[in-house]
Amino acid sequence: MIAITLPDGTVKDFAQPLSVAEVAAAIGPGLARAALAGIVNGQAVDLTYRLTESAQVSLITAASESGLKIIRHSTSHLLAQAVKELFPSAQVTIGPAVDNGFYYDFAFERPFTPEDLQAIEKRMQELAQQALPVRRELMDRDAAIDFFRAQGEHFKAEIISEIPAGEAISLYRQGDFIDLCRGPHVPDTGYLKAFKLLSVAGAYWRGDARNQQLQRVYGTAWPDKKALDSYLTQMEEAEKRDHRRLGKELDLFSLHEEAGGGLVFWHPMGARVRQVIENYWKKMHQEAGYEMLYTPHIANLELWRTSGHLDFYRESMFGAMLVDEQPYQLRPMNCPFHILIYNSHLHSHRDFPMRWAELGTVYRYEMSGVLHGLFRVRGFTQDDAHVFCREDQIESEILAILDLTLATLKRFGFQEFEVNLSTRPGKSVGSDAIWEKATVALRHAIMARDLKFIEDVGGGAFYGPKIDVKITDTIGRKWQCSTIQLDFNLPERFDIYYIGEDGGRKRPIMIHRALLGSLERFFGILIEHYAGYFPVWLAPVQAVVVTITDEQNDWATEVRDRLRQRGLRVEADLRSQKVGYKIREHTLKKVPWLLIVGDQEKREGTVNPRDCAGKTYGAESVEAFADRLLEEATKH
RNA sequence: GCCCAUAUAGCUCAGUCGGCAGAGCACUUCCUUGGUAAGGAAGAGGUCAACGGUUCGAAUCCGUUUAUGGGCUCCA
Repeated sequence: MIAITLPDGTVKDFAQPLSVAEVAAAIGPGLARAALAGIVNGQAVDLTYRLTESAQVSLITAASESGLKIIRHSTSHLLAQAVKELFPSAQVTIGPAVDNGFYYDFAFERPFTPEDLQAIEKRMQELAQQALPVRRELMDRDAAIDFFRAQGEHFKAEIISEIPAGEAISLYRQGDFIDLCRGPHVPDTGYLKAFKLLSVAGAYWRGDARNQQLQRVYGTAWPDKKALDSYLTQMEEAEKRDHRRLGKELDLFSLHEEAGGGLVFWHPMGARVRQVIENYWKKMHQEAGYEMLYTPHIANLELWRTSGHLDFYRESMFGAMLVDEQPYQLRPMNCPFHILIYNSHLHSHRDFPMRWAELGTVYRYEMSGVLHGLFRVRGFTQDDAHVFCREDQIESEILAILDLTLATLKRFGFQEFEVNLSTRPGKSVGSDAIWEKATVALRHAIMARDLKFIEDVGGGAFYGPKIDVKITDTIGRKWQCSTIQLDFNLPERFDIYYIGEDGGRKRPIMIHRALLGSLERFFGILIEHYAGYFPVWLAPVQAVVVTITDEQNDWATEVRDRLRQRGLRVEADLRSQKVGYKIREHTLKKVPWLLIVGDQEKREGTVNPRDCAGKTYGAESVEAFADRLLEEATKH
């Protein structure tokens, strides 16, 4: 008797051994059709897996994350099968399921072209229609190595040779194609109904740039055509909010080949948003007890030798330039400069905490291939600050920084936070006691604010522990902007100190922190978060006064000026175009409010507001509208 | 940096086999004075990314450079 326990606790008894598929059939015909694989005593297995004794069994369908993963993984095998049929000399390597799809890396003598991808996808569809059974086979490890070697599949042979000798290796066969795989897989290729190859890219064998370069074919796969289509539409939606596209459409910023990669030019409309961000940031910092600093963008290389950047940060720095025969370095960070200010006079224990902030522009050498819009650039402005304090102030300072961080991020429309706490790595500077104290302070602060956090044990920098805060945007993507890091290294290197109560020299604690990270990158995130529809307080143009005929030009100008006097960013569109034309244009520019003025409004001294979605509210006085807009700009 | 792709008017993009450089939008001027997402006409606008090569002839073919895009972590 075999007793099968199902996830809901019910037990079914069977007289003789049976397959997982038969268990599914015994539960119901719907499940039998939907089942892709099973889980037996916690182990994922194929539907053909034979149960010879009592077990806990559950079934995997496409509705679950693991079911999707199986479909994607099986589709990657289908891809490999099609490639081997069309290009027999290609060697297969690995092909896992990834978020939203799968990839497979091949070694092939020439690059795959887009036409090749089309041909491969077509062949995949044919193979899927044939509903080829996917069968699992076991082979002895050494036999498997010989088997793949004989087929010229050296990468596979290499993978297997790392599996301990004597272990049985599982292979999956569909048609003439055999691949080394742990499984499980769908029962036959007919289960693969909705997939699409997306791109081909270079990737290194085992992700190591010193190894052979392979060709990675990316694809996406879903349980049915509907899900595939909805994914593809979602991709298009994400593309519509791409900050590079919106940056152009809304005339916010540009990058120039003439200037070089990764260098950002802020246009007037982008600069307006940046100014709002900066003004808000400065106000928040002044209220939180920070002083503002301004420091140079370049300094004698010797300073970077002292700070240690020349050793541990060299590959991210631009090459030095000669000035009066002395090497000078463009700054990749602001911290050494703040330390020079610290060291410009003697400090007492009574001076602390000292909180120094700077919107500091830095330059970092990023490899040409990683540059990406505003997200990865070579010159950017950090919203940097350094807090110098005594050991007994660490905990309260960290908490204050965390609160400032959360308040700031919330103001920009981010509500969900995830925190990473990175602790002491193997190789590090500083005493055990101070690492312990700092790490506890960070942990206490996170817990005091009741934040979800993940502890990355040993993941800290060599100079101190840190917490990173991640935000989630409107479409669910996570971004890490904020970081709070203790630094036990720089104070040592620059020999910074203060005079303690006892008259002796003491080393202060230094905390680096950035809330938005880089203004460029944060701006890019904001553009995508709001899909270009900035809330009123950030919008570069908050309202446009639109005339119906040029009879209202004087009134429109007066309205604009009165609103500007209230501190609002307002333009007047006096062009002799039809209202519909002007409305369309400003709507496409995503201006939050349009104020239509015709003869009636002029006569009555009113404006007729229309929001970005096309809703109208009826005429109201200029002052009433200004009050409403100002209120909208202050709340969030 | 490496692999693949791309680069044509301000923007989005056509351009066949190597044979006179194109469209729509935007821009300028004129007409139009109109009530909530595109009124009409005319005009101007180009070193086809840069440099080199092949050719009688290159936007088109080849090479180099630059920039842009997709990747280069997700354990058979």
